[in-house]
Amino acid sequence: MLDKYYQPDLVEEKIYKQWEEDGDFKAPIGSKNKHYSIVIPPPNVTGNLHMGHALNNTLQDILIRFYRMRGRDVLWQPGTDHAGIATEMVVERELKKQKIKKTDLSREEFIEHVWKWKDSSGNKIIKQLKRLGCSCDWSRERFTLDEGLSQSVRHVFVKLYKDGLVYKDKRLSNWDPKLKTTISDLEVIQKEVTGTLWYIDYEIENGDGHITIATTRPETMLGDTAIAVHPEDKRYTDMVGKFAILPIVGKRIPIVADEYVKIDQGSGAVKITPAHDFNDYELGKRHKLKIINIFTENAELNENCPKEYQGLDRYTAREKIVSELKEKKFLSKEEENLHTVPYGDRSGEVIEPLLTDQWFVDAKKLSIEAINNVKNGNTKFIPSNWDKVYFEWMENIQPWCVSRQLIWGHQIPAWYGPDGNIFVEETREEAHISANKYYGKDVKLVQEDDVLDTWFSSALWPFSTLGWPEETAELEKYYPTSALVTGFDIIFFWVARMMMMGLYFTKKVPFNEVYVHALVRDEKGQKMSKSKGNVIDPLVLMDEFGADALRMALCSMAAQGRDIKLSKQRIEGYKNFINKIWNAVKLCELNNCFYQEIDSKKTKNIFNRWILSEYENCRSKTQLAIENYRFNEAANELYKFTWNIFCDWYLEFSKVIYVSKNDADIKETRNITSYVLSNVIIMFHPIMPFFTEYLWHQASKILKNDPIKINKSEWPKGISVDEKGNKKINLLLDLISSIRSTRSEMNVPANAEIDINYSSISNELGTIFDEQRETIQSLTRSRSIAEKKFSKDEGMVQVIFNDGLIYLSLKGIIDFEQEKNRLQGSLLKIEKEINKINEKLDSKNFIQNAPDEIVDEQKNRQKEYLLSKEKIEVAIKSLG
RNA sequence: GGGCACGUAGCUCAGUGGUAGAGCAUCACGUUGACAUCGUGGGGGUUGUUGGUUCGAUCCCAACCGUGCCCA
Repeated sequence: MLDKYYQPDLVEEKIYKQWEEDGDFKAPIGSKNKHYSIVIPPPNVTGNLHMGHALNNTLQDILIRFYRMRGRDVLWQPGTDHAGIATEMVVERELKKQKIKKTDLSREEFIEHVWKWKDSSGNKIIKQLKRLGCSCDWSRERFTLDEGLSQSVRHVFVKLYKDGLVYKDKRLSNWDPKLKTTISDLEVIQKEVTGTLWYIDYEIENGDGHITIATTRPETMLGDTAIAVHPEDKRYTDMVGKFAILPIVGKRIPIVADEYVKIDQGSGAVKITPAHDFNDYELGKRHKLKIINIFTENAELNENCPKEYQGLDRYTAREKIVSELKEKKFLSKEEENLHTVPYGDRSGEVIEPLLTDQWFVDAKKLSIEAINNVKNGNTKFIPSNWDKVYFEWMENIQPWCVSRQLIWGHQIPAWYGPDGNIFVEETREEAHISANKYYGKDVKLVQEDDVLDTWFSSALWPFSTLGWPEETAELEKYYPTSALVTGFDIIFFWVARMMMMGLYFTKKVPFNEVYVHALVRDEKGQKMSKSKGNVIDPLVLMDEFGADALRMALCSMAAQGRDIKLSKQRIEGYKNFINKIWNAVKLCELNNCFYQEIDSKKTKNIFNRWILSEYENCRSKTQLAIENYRFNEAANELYKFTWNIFCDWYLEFSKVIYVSKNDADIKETRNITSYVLSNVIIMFHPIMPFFTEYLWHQASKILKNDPIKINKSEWPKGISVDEKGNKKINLLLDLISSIRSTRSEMNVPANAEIDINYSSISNELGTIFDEQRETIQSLTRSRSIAEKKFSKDEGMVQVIFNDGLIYLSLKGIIDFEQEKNRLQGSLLKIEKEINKINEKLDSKNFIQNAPDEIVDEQKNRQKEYLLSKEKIEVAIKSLG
């Protein structure tokens, strides 16, 4: 006998442990079955499971478990990425507690500390994924800094370099002065900020008056090398070609014309600082301007600035410049101004465009195939509108800066000779061989200090985790992977880069489908963030409601193209649903529904035939929904069938059968009940793995009585069903609902027993009254059903029902006034419908143009409503 | 500025060229041997606004209003 409740906290951990111990998630590499593979978007090794992960991995696990049950040879490849910046920050913070400064350590010492940290406190998220139930093949877990993966990173870098797709260049890049490294465009967050727009007068050489420029960053004027105006700006036509004198510094700078300048913004004239602004840099190139860098790596002013400014930070320098300009009367105006300022995603610091030596990947060239292979459908986005976002970004792709001034990561495999010549090779030894060839003798080589962007290694993830560049059996079998499941915010980070690298190195797309799911927001629709304090922790939810309830909630809300607003209530609802299933199984236990294989074609009882057809309908819809990534539909089909059909109706019907004397029916009902329940629970397994596995064993006799764990069970196959009796059942459902409704509207107490009378009924309804007397009585709580004409004295009230005149005897309960009101209310509703239909049928256009079946349908509806109307009118009259 | 979503019951969201649904909330009745984590029933809608296409629009199209996001 099952316990009173299902208690997830007592069972989830044990079940997961058993799965793992039994190696249930291991990819059966040797099998001949068709493959299904997913590589996990590698979570950050410093990370903690948040709602986004919970959704992302629940959906992946549903697919994985589903295809496993469908007999595919499944691999879910897990692992984590080393997250250069994030990990360094975490470890630095830890070291600080021990009073150790990063700068006091050698590279090797620091790396040792990081590994120590990783082994003791990293990888928390892996445990949390297990808590969620993820059925990854953990025996294959990878880390982007593993030796194998590091080797593929070196291999890729060298090959790209030798193919001319990686190069070192001095370019403007996003510099984080706090972390002292460049960061990617994608890690820069543009924020709207209210600042000041300063108007500064620059004198024109030779006393020709002055030109006023407007800027939000006056301190950068120390690096100005020009002033620019729009070529069609009449105000400045005369000045183009002349020189202005840079205030404070006293340098001459040219006034140039360029279409980039916006006439109506500020004064229409802008200062140009090529070393510290991306647009100015481009403009500078067009006009061959000098580039003067005025910042150190800490964003303090350097030796290119006047003595009294050297060593000041950006903000102090700004104040000093402004006050000096004011004092010297160069400042003509200042006004409040809304503008965007770039911030570092990790550090929160204002990013400084800075001219530095960096390594770049020629993404433009790699993007061509990446674009083509989405255009030709080799990789499909689901929903498809995301390909626009992908194309938009890919077609405007910039050189990818892959070097980072960090320690934790893949040190770039480039070595410098004494004269600065670069040798890019996979190993130091190979570098030495090249160097020897080049110099004709053995020389000392120094390796590049910089490491590679973390995304460089995760771009290889779909194939590096499978053993590439070796031609492994795994690579042969599981690549290209079947699907990548991810949020849209990661299309650029992962999808785009995996596509580029995958196509270049394997000549195949890394995945056939990319399913882009929603973002999880809080119940008010706001993005969850620590600073807003609106983060819902999935671990807390799992503690409270169990992992399955959370998974079911996420699944049922994962509709395509819409964000998820998550509330606790919704999850609680699914916890209740689990309880409902639990109790249904308990009932079946009480009724001795032991499992036996069934033959749907030989099923005799009308209820059993009906539930099989409803079940098959649910089965096929659920299957199709998962195949098409329509997770919410899958969850809802199963939910509706289980609760609203199986529990609400079928189990109630079966109670009547069990108290009957019909042994054949009883036996059949037991089998069918158990069959349907077993298969529904199997179908729930991908969404709610723990609960279903637990039930599978706790109620093994009721369910398939299969010693195999549910996670190894087969997804149910389709069955042939007979729907001939469904019309009758639907009429029965209708009848019961109508009687219940009348009871309730007449305020008959729920526990009071009533009598049902009928006269002049259709043949179909007659059969139902004959055959299903006990069922009707049981489900409407009535003690008798008899053919009897209306009698006011017996307190009869009419049930609004088309197939006949049905009355409930409510002597002593009935209030005639109330009854009249009820009937009149129904009449009003019906008349409204009739009017609507009449309007349609009266229209010649409708009759002429609408398809015949629609016209007939409306005519039938009209007939039925008129019939009801007539009956109600008679009933009202008879009340006097 | 460019682009993409979205607007349906009090709330959260499905859905469909022909009768608009669910869950939660709410109200009434109820503890009948699976389940009060429940059952039965009710109320609640000008499908954002205005036009267009159509016999017919909540659905298709356009504009507008509002909300959110991405890119610059």
